[in-house]
Amino acid sequence: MTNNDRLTEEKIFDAATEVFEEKGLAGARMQNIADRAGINKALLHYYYRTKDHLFEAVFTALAKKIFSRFTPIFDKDMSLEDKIRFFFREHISFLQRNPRLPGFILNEVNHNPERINKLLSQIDFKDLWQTILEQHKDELKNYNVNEENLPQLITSIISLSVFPFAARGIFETVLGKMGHDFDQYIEERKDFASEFVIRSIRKEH
Amino acid sequence: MTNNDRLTEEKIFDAATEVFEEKGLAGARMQNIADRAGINKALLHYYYRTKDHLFEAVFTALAKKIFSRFTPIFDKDMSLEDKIRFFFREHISFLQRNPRLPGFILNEVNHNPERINKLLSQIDFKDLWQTILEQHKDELKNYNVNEENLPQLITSIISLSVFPFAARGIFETVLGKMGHDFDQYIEERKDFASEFVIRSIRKEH
DNA sequence: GTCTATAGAAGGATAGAC
DNA sequence: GTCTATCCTTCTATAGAC
Repeated sequence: MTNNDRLTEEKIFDAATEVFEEKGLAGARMQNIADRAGINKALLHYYYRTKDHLFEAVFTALAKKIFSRFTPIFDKDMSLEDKIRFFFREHISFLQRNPRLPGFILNEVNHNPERINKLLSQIDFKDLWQTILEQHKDELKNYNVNEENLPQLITSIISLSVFPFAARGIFETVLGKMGHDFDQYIEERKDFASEFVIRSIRKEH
Repeated sequence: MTNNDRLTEEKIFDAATEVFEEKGLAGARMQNIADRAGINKALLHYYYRTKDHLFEAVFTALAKKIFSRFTPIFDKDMSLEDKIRFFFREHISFLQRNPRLPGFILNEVNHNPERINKLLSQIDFKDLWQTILEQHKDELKNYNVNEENLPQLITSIISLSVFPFAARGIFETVLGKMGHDFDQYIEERKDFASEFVIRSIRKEH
Protein backbone atom coordinates (compact mmCIF):
# COMPACT_ATOMS: atom_id res chain seq x y z
CA MET A 1 0.00 0.00 0.00
CA THR A 2 1.58 3.24 -1.11
CA ASN A 3 1.44 6.44 0.85
CA ASN A 4 -0.99 7.87 -1.69
CA ASP A 5 -3.34 4.92 -1.23
CA ARG A 6 -3.56 5.48 2.44
CA LEU A 7 -4.17 9.14 1.97
CA THR A 8 -7.03 8.62 -0.46
CA GLU A 9 -8.60 5.85 1.58
CA GLU A 10 -8.41 8.07 4.62
CA LYS A 11 -9.91 11.04 2.80
CA ILE A 12 -12.80 8.83 1.73
CA PHE A 13 -13.27 7.46 5.23
CA ASP A 14 -13.29 10.93 6.77
CA ALA A 15 -15.71 12.30 4.19
CA ALA A 16 -17.97 9.27 4.63
CA THR A 17 -17.91 9.74 8.40
CA GLU A 18 -19.12 13.31 8.03
CA VAL A 19 -21.87 12.48 5.57
CA PHE A 20 -23.14 9.38 7.41
CA GLU A 21 -23.17 11.28 10.71
CA GLU A 22 -25.20 14.07 9.12
CA LYS A 23 -27.61 12.08 6.97
CA GLY A 24 -27.56 8.50 8.24
CA LEU A 25 -27.08 5.43 6.06
CA ALA A 26 -30.31 5.80 4.09
CA GLY A 27 -29.98 9.55 3.55
CA ALA A 28 -26.30 9.59 2.59
CA ARG A 29 -25.35 9.88 -1.09
CA MET A 30 -22.23 8.40 -2.62
CA GLN A 31 -21.93 11.47 -4.82
CA ASN A 32 -21.96 13.68 -1.74
CA ILE A 33 -19.21 11.62 -0.10
CA ALA A 34 -17.11 11.72 -3.27
CA ASP A 35 -17.49 15.50 -3.54
CA ARG A 36 -16.46 16.03 0.04
CA ALA A 37 -13.44 13.78 -0.39
CA GLY A 38 -12.50 15.70 -3.53
CA ILE A 39 -12.61 12.60 -5.76
CA ASN A 40 -15.19 10.91 -7.97
CA LYS A 41 -17.76 8.22 -7.31
CA ALA A 42 -15.95 5.43 -9.09
CA LEU A 43 -13.05 5.69 -6.69
CA LEU A 44 -15.32 5.09 -3.72
CA HIS A 45 -16.25 1.73 -5.17
CA TYR A 46 -12.64 0.98 -5.98
CA TYR A 47 -11.73 1.26 -2.30
CA TYR A 48 -14.91 0.07 -0.58
CA ARG A 49 -16.84 -1.89 -3.25
CA THR A 50 -20.34 -0.91 -2.03
CA LYS A 51 -22.11 1.73 0.02
CA ASP A 52 -22.86 -0.89 2.66
CA HIS A 53 -19.20 -1.84 3.01
CA LEU A 54 -18.24 1.79 3.41
CA PHE A 55 -20.94 2.34 5.99
CA GLU A 56 -19.97 -0.79 7.89
CA ALA A 57 -16.38 0.43 8.12
CA VAL A 58 -17.44 3.84 9.42
CA PHE A 59 -20.06 2.52 11.83
CA THR A 60 -17.76 -0.08 13.37
CA ALA A 61 -14.97 2.42 13.88
CA LEU A 62 -17.26 5.00 15.48
CA ALA A 63 -19.07 2.48 17.66
CA LYS A 64 -15.74 1.18 18.97
CA LYS A 65 -14.66 4.75 19.56
CA ILE A 66 -17.66 5.56 21.74
CA PHE A 67 -17.79 2.28 23.64
CA SER A 68 -14.08 2.20 24.35
CA ARG A 69 -14.65 5.41 26.29
CA PHE A 70 -16.81 3.68 28.86
CA THR A 71 -14.56 0.88 29.97
CA PRO A 72 -11.21 2.38 31.10
CA ILE A 73 -12.92 4.15 33.99
CA PHE A 74 -13.49 0.93 35.83
CA ASP A 75 -9.82 0.17 36.37
CA LYS A 76 -8.84 3.50 37.85
CA ASP A 77 -7.74 3.55 41.47
CA MET A 78 -10.05 6.20 42.86
CA SER A 79 -12.79 6.59 45.39
CA LEU A 80 -16.30 6.00 44.10
CA GLU A 81 -17.10 9.70 44.18
CA ASP A 82 -13.94 10.68 42.33
CA LYS A 83 -14.62 8.02 39.76
CA ILE A 84 -18.04 9.51 39.08
CA ARG A 85 -16.55 12.99 38.76
CA PHE A 86 -13.82 11.65 36.51
CA PHE A 87 -16.32 9.87 34.30
CA PHE A 88 -18.55 12.88 33.67
CA ARG A 89 -15.61 15.17 33.04
CA GLU A 90 -13.90 12.83 30.61
CA HIS A 91 -16.98 11.51 28.88
CA ILE A 92 -18.68 14.84 28.33
CA SER A 93 -15.39 16.30 27.10
CA PHE A 94 -15.16 13.45 24.61
CA LEU A 95 -18.70 14.14 23.41
CA GLN A 96 -17.92 17.85 23.08
CA ARG A 97 -15.31 16.86 20.52
CA ASN A 98 -17.69 14.36 18.86
CA PRO A 99 -21.14 15.87 19.28
CA ARG A 100 -22.84 13.97 16.45
CA LEU A 101 -21.63 10.55 17.57
CA PRO A 102 -24.47 9.65 19.98
CA GLY A 103 -27.26 10.57 17.58
CA PHE A 104 -25.59 8.68 14.76
CA ILE A 105 -25.10 5.45 16.71
CA LEU A 106 -28.56 5.52 18.32
CA ASN A 107 -30.25 6.19 15.01
CA GLU A 108 -28.52 3.40 13.13
CA VAL A 109 -29.04 0.94 15.97
CA ASN A 110 -32.76 1.77 15.97
CA HIS A 111 -32.95 1.11 12.26
CA ASN A 112 -30.91 -2.05 12.45
CA PRO A 113 -30.69 -3.45 15.99
CA GLU A 114 -28.55 -6.46 15.00
CA ARG A 115 -25.69 -4.30 13.79
CA ILE A 116 -24.47 -3.50 17.29
CA ASN A 117 -24.75 -7.00 18.72
CA LYS A 118 -21.48 -8.30 17.32
CA LEU A 119 -19.65 -5.39 18.88
CA LEU A 120 -21.42 -5.60 22.22
CA SER A 121 -20.75 -9.32 22.45
CA GLN A 122 -17.03 -8.58 22.62
CA ILE A 123 -17.44 -6.71 25.88
CA ASP A 124 -17.80 -8.60 29.14
CA PHE A 125 -20.26 -6.38 30.96
CA LYS A 126 -20.82 -8.89 33.74
CA ASP A 127 -17.17 -8.75 34.63
CA LEU A 128 -17.16 -4.96 34.42
CA TRP A 129 -20.05 -4.57 36.83
CA GLN A 130 -18.65 -7.09 39.28
CA THR A 131 -15.40 -5.13 39.22
CA ILE A 132 -17.20 -2.03 40.41
CA LEU A 133 -18.88 -3.85 43.27
CA GLU A 134 -15.58 -5.48 44.27
CA GLN A 135 -13.39 -2.39 44.02
CA HIS A 136 -15.64 -0.30 46.21
CA LYS A 137 -16.87 -3.04 48.51
CA ASP A 138 -15.76 -1.20 51.64
CA GLU A 139 -17.15 2.15 50.56
CA LEU A 140 -20.54 0.85 49.50
CA LYS A 141 -22.00 0.72 53.00
CA ASN A 142 -22.07 4.51 52.86
CA TYR A 143 -23.95 4.60 49.54
CA ASN A 144 -27.27 3.55 48.09
CA VAL A 145 -25.51 1.28 45.64
CA ASN A 146 -25.86 -2.48 45.45
CA GLU A 147 -26.01 -5.33 42.98
CA GLU A 148 -29.77 -4.88 42.82
CA ASN A 149 -29.90 -1.27 41.67
CA LEU A 150 -26.64 -1.11 39.73
CA PRO A 151 -28.35 -1.37 36.31
CA GLN A 152 -30.62 1.57 37.14
CA LEU A 153 -27.72 3.60 38.48
CA ILE A 154 -25.33 3.01 35.60
CA THR A 155 -27.95 3.63 32.93
CA SER A 156 -28.87 6.84 34.74
CA ILE A 157 -25.30 8.05 34.63
CA ILE A 158 -25.07 7.29 30.91
CA SER A 159 -28.39 9.03 30.31
CA LEU A 160 -27.28 12.19 32.08
CA SER A 161 -24.11 12.34 30.03
CA VAL A 162 -25.25 11.28 26.57
CA PHE A 163 -28.84 12.47 26.19
CA PRO A 164 -28.14 16.20 25.86
CA PHE A 165 -26.03 15.41 22.79
CA ALA A 166 -28.56 13.01 21.31
CA ALA A 167 -31.26 15.67 21.75
CA ARG A 168 -29.00 18.57 20.88
CA GLY A 169 -31.30 19.99 18.19
CA ILE A 170 -34.12 20.37 20.69
CA PHE A 171 -32.05 21.38 23.71
CA GLU A 172 -30.23 24.05 21.76
CA THR A 173 -33.51 25.71 20.77
CA VAL A 174 -35.22 25.46 24.14
CA LEU A 175 -32.17 26.61 26.10
CA GLY A 176 -31.72 29.44 23.63
CA LYS A 177 -35.20 30.68 24.34
CA MET A 178 -34.40 30.71 28.05
CA GLY A 179 -31.33 32.83 27.41
CA HIS A 180 -28.88 29.97 27.88
CA ASP A 181 -26.08 28.86 25.57
CA PHE A 182 -25.86 25.16 24.74
CA ASP A 183 -22.06 25.00 24.89
CA GLN A 184 -21.98 26.65 28.28
CA TYR A 185 -24.80 24.41 29.47
CA ILE A 186 -22.67 21.40 28.50
CA GLU A 187 -19.62 22.83 30.22
CA GLU A 188 -21.59 23.30 33.46
CA ARG A 189 -23.06 19.86 33.10
CA LYS A 190 -19.75 18.15 33.92
CA ASP A 191 -19.96 19.34 37.52
CA PHE A 192 -23.71 19.42 37.87
CA ALA A 193 -24.20 15.81 36.81
CA SER A 194 -21.40 14.59 39.10
CA GLU A 195 -22.84 16.27 42.16
CA PHE A 196 -26.36 15.35 41.15
CA VAL A 197 -25.49 11.66 41.15
CA ILE A 198 -23.26 11.76 44.21
CA ARG A 199 -25.86 13.54 46.36
CA SER A 200 -28.38 10.97 45.29
CA ILE A 201 -26.38 7.87 46.19
CA ARG A 202 -24.98 9.14 49.50
CA LYS A 203 -26.62 7.63 52.57
CA GLU A 204 -27.68 10.21 55.13
CA HIS A 205 -26.31 9.66 58.58
CA MET B 1 -65.57 14.13 3.30
CA THR B 2 -67.27 10.76 3.31
CA ASN B 3 -66.78 8.16 5.97
CA ASN B 4 -64.77 6.07 3.54
CA ASP B 5 -62.42 8.97 2.84
CA ARG B 6 -61.63 9.38 6.45
CA LEU B 7 -61.07 5.68 6.88
CA THR B 8 -58.64 5.47 4.00
CA GLU B 9 -56.80 8.62 4.96
CA GLU B 10 -56.49 7.29 8.48
CA LYS B 11 -55.25 3.91 7.32
CA ILE B 12 -52.59 5.66 5.27
CA PHE B 13 -51.61 7.90 8.16
CA ASP B 14 -51.29 4.95 10.55
CA ALA B 15 -49.30 2.89 8.08
CA ALA B 16 -47.04 5.87 7.35
CA THR B 17 -46.50 6.40 11.07
CA GLU B 18 -45.31 2.82 11.48
CA VAL B 19 -42.98 2.91 8.50
CA PHE B 20 -41.51 6.34 9.24
CA GLU B 21 -40.93 5.36 12.88
CA GLU B 22 -39.11 2.22 11.78
CA LYS B 23 -37.09 3.51 8.85
CA GLY B 24 -37.02 7.30 9.12
CA LEU B 25 -37.86 9.70 6.30
CA ALA B 26 -34.95 8.74 4.03
CA GLY B 27 -35.33 4.98 4.57
CA ALA B 28 -39.12 4.79 4.23
CA ARG B 29 -40.63 3.58 0.94
CA MET B 30 -43.99 4.69 -0.41
CA GLN B 31 -44.57 1.13 -1.64
CA ASN B 32 -44.03 -0.19 1.86
CA ILE B 33 -46.51 2.30 3.28
CA ALA B 34 -49.09 1.44 0.62
CA ASP B 35 -48.70 -2.28 1.31
CA ARG B 36 -49.16 -1.82 5.03
CA ALA B 37 -52.24 0.32 4.48
CA GLY B 38 -53.65 -2.33 2.17
CA ILE B 39 -53.94 0.04 -0.79
CA ASN B 40 -51.74 0.99 -3.75
CA LYS B 41 -49.15 3.66 -4.23
CA ALA B 42 -51.22 5.96 -6.41
CA LEU B 43 -53.71 6.44 -3.62
CA LEU B 44 -51.01 7.76 -1.31
CA HIS B 45 -50.36 10.58 -3.73
CA TYR B 46 -54.07 11.19 -4.16
CA TYR B 47 -54.39 11.91 -0.43
CA TYR B 48 -51.00 13.43 0.41
CA ARG B 49 -49.52 14.58 -2.95
CA THR B 50 -45.86 13.86 -2.04
CA LYS B 51 -43.78 11.81 0.34
CA ASP B 52 -42.64 15.00 2.05
CA HIS B 53 -46.23 16.11 2.68
CA LEU B 54 -47.07 12.74 4.17
CA PHE B 55 -43.99 12.82 6.36
CA GLU B 56 -44.69 16.35 7.49
CA ALA B 57 -48.19 15.33 8.58
CA VAL B 58 -46.90 12.37 10.56
CA PHE B 59 -43.96 14.19 12.11
CA THR B 60 -46.03 17.16 13.25
CA ALA B 61 -48.68 14.94 14.81
CA LEU B 62 -46.12 12.81 16.66
CA ALA B 63 -44.05 15.78 17.82
CA LYS B 64 -47.16 17.43 19.23
CA LYS B 65 -48.08 14.16 20.89
CA ILE B 66 -44.78 13.86 22.73
CA PHE B 67 -44.42 17.53 23.67
CA SER B 68 -47.99 17.87 24.89
CA ARG B 69 -47.07 15.26 27.48
CA PHE B 70 -44.59 17.54 29.17
CA THR B 71 -46.70 20.58 29.86
CA PRO B 72 -49.82 19.50 31.82
CA ILE B 73 -47.66 18.50 34.77
CA PHE B 74 -46.91 22.08 35.61
CA ASP B 75 -50.46 23.02 36.49
CA LYS B 76 -51.13 20.20 38.91
CA ASP B 77 -51.68 21.11 42.53
CA MET B 78 -49.13 18.86 44.20
CA SER B 79 -46.04 19.08 46.30
CA LEU B 80 -42.76 19.25 44.37
CA GLU B 81 -41.89 15.67 45.28
CA ASP B 82 -45.26 14.32 44.26
CA LYS B 83 -45.03 16.21 41.02
CA ILE B 84 -41.73 14.52 40.23
CA ARG B 85 -43.19 11.11 41.05
CA PHE B 86 -46.24 11.89 38.97
CA PHE B 87 -44.13 12.98 36.02
CA PHE B 88 -41.96 9.87 35.87
CA ARG B 89 -44.93 7.54 36.32
CA GLU B 90 -47.02 9.22 33.64
CA HIS B 91 -44.27 9.97 31.19
CA ILE B 92 -42.59 6.59 31.26
CA SER B 93 -46.01 4.93 30.97
CA PHE B 94 -46.66 7.03 27.90
CA LEU B 95 -43.33 5.99 26.39
CA GLN B 96 -44.07 2.34 27.16
CA ARG B 97 -47.07 2.69 24.84
CA ASN B 98 -45.02 4.62 22.26
CA PRO B 99 -41.51 3.18 22.54
CA ARG B 100 -40.30 4.26 19.10
CA LEU B 101 -41.38 7.88 19.45
CA PRO B 102 -38.23 9.31 21.08
CA GLY B 103 -35.83 7.74 18.61
CA PHE B 104 -37.94 8.87 15.68
CA ILE B 105 -38.18 12.50 16.78
CA LEU B 106 -34.53 12.78 17.81
CA ASN B 107 -33.33 11.23 14.59
CA GLU B 108 -35.37 13.46 12.32
CA VAL B 109 -34.47 16.56 14.30
CA ASN B 110 -30.79 15.69 13.96
CA HIS B 111 -31.16 15.34 10.22
CA ASN B 112 -33.22 18.49 9.87
CA PRO B 113 -32.91 20.78 12.91
CA GLU B 114 -35.21 23.46 11.51
CA ARG B 115 -38.18 21.14 11.36
CA ILE B 116 -38.87 21.30 15.09
CA ASN B 117 -38.44 25.05 15.49
CA LYS B 118 -41.91 26.01 14.32
CA LEU B 119 -43.45 23.65 16.84
CA LEU B 120 -41.20 24.69 19.71
CA SER B 121 -41.88 28.35 19.06
CA GLN B 122 -45.53 27.76 19.97
CA ILE B 123 -44.60 26.78 23.51
CA ASP B 124 -43.81 29.46 26.08
CA PHE B 125 -41.05 27.73 28.02
CA LYS B 126 -40.15 30.86 29.93
CA ASP B 127 -43.63 31.03 31.38
CA LEU B 128 -43.58 27.32 32.16
CA TRP B 129 -40.36 27.51 34.12
CA GLN B 130 -41.42 30.60 36.02
CA THR B 131 -44.60 28.76 36.97
CA ILE B 132 -42.59 26.03 38.64
CA LEU B 133 -40.53 28.50 40.64
CA GLU B 134 -43.67 30.39 41.66
CA GLN B 135 -45.80 27.40 42.56
CA HIS B 136 -43.22 25.89 44.85
CA LYS B 137 -41.70 29.11 46.15
CA ASP B 138 -42.31 28.16 49.78
CA GLU B 139 -41.03 24.63 49.40
CA LEU B 140 -37.87 25.53 47.54
CA LYS B 141 -35.91 26.54 50.63
CA ASN B 142 -35.79 22.82 51.45
CA TYR B 143 -34.42 21.84 48.05
CA ASN B 144 -31.36 22.43 45.90
CA VAL B 145 -33.52 24.02 43.26
CA ASN B 146 -33.28 27.59 42.04
CA GLU B 147 -33.55 29.68 38.92
CA GLU B 148 -29.85 29.15 38.32
CA ASN B 149 -29.82 25.36 38.13
CA LEU B 150 -33.33 24.77 36.80
CA PRO B 151 -32.16 24.10 33.23
CA GLN B 152 -29.74 21.45 34.44
CA LEU B 153 -32.36 19.90 36.68
CA ILE B 154 -35.16 19.76 34.13
CA THR B 155 -32.96 18.41 31.36
CA SER B 156 -31.71 15.78 33.79
CA ILE B 157 -35.24 14.65 34.53
CA ILE B 158 -36.04 14.42 30.81
CA SER B 159 -32.82 12.52 30.18
CA LEU B 160 -33.59 9.94 32.86
CA SER B 161 -37.02 9.34 31.43
CA VAL B 162 -36.44 9.44 27.68
CA PHE B 163 -32.93 8.12 27.08
CA PRO B 164 -33.60 4.44 27.83
CA PHE B 165 -36.14 4.45 25.03
CA ALA B 166 -33.92 6.33 22.60
CA ALA B 167 -31.14 3.83 23.32
CA ARG B 168 -33.43 0.83 23.57
CA GLY B 169 -31.53 -1.27 21.03
CA ILE B 170 -28.37 -1.05 23.10
CA PHE B 171 -29.94 -1.19 26.56
CA GLU B 172 -31.96 -4.27 25.66
CA THR B 173 -28.84 -6.18 24.66
CA VAL B 174 -26.66 -5.08 27.54
CA LEU B 175 -29.35 -5.63 30.17
CA GLY B 176 -30.14 -9.00 28.61
CA LYS B 177 -26.53 -10.08 29.08
CA MET B 178 -26.79 -9.13 32.76
CA GLY B 179 -29.89 -11.26 33.15
CA HIS B 180 -32.28 -8.33 33.22
CA ASP B 181 -35.42 -7.81 31.17
CA PHE B 182 -35.83 -4.45 29.44
CA ASP B 183 -39.57 -4.20 30.10
CA GLN B 184 -39.10 -4.90 33.78
CA TYR B 185 -36.18 -2.48 33.92
CA ILE B 186 -38.49 0.23 32.54
CA GLU B 187 -41.22 -0.64 35.01
CA GLU B 188 -38.79 -0.32 37.91
CA ARG B 189 -37.45 2.90 36.45
CA LYS B 190 -40.63 4.81 37.30
CA ASP B 191 -39.87 4.59 41.01
CA PHE B 192 -36.10 4.54 40.79
CA ALA B 193 -35.85 7.73 38.77
CA SER B 194 -38.28 9.56 41.07
CA GLU B 195 -36.40 8.71 44.22
CA PHE B 196 -33.07 9.26 42.48
CA VAL B 197 -34.00 12.83 41.65
CA ILE B 198 -35.74 13.58 44.94
CA ARG B 199 -32.81 12.35 47.05
CA SER B 200 -30.54 14.52 44.98
CA ILE B 201 -32.44 17.78 45.33
CA ARG B 202 -33.33 17.45 49.04
CA LYS B 203 -31.28 19.65 51.34
CA GLU B 204 -29.85 17.79 54.31
CA HIS B 205 -30.77 19.25 57.65
C1' DG C 1 -62.16 7.18 -4.82
C1' DT C 2 -59.36 3.40 -6.42
C1' DC C 3 -56.84 0.81 -9.63
C1' DT C 4 -53.01 -0.56 -13.43
C1' DA C 5 -49.43 0.92 -16.07
C1' DT C 6 -45.73 3.79 -16.91
C1' DA C 7 -43.11 7.94 -17.08
C1' DG C 8 -39.10 10.20 -15.29
C1' DA C 9 -35.56 11.13 -11.97
C1' DA C 10 -32.06 9.65 -8.83
C1' DG C 11 -28.65 6.94 -7.20
C1' DG C 12 -25.55 2.79 -6.81
C1' DA C 13 -22.47 0.29 -9.43
C1' DT C 14 -19.38 -1.00 -13.41
C1' DA C 15 -16.69 -0.79 -18.00
C1' DG C 16 -12.95 0.84 -20.04
C1' DA C 17 -9.53 4.52 -21.14
C1' DC C 18 -5.44 6.64 -19.32
C1' DG D 1 -4.84 4.56 -8.90
C1' DT D 2 -7.97 7.74 -11.01
C1' DC D 3 -11.04 9.44 -14.36
C1' DT D 4 -15.37 9.80 -17.76
C1' DA D 5 -19.23 7.75 -19.48
C1' DT D 6 -22.94 4.82 -18.88
C1' DC D 7 -25.71 0.99 -17.30
C1' DC D 8 -29.44 -0.60 -14.49
C1' DT D 9 -32.19 -0.78 -10.58
C1' DT D 10 -35.08 1.56 -7.44
C1' DC D 11 -38.25 4.85 -6.21
C1' DT D 12 -41.33 8.89 -6.54
C1' DA D 13 -44.86 10.63 -9.10
C1' DT D 14 -48.47 10.91 -12.73
C1' DA D 15 -51.72 9.53 -16.63
C1' DG D 16 -55.71 7.48 -17.63
C1' DA D 17 -59.26 3.73 -17.24
C1' DC D 18 -63.07 2.26 -14.31
